[in-house]
Amino acid sequence: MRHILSYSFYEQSTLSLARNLLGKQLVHESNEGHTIGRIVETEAYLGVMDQAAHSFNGRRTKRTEIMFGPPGVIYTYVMHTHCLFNIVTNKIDVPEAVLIRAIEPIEGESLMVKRRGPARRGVTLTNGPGKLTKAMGITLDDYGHYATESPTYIIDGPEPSNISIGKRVGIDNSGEARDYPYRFWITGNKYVSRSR
DNA sequence: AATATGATGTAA
DNA sequence: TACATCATATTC
Repeated sequence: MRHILSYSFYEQSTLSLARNLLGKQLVHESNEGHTIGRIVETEAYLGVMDQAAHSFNGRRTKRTEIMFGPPGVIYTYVMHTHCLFNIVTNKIDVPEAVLIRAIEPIEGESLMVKRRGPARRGVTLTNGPGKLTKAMGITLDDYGHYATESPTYIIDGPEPSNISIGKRVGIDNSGEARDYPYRFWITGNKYVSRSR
């Protein structure tokens, strides 16, 4: 219980890690208090081969260079004014990552409501990649930190009963990659984000 | 220095 | 279905 996943957990292939992250719990500590959310939806981004990935074709910029670094490091970036949370995977020089798309609140739900605003109780509190970062208090400040230590880390959790697999969301401009089945979610979980 | 563009959220 | 809104990346 509350066992922090070790560095070696992140050294597996990106597709299996995306699958194995389901059911694990994301923890964030801040001076406002701590929040915990169960990961219920993820997407894999396979670097060089994947047109939808920021690192497609080896593209390396100040933002994406972190994907080329060691696994287990947090990659946050801003999209349409929302912060999105990823974890670098595989090994050094393989620029792949897993996007966390949805969580189910486990602890600190009142703090999540406070951060999201009073009108956001219920599933809409954390059922999307931009929503969960706001609820958890995750920002660009987390960029480059290891997910194996405070203030933002991932702990073990109960195995999910059933897993579903499908196409990723919001990448219609990514050619062939649009239809790759790289999205994973816990079957039937009500916090899974809607498809676009 | 200027502009184009989203791995989205929300309201209508 | 439309649009708000901003950090990055790319272009000028």
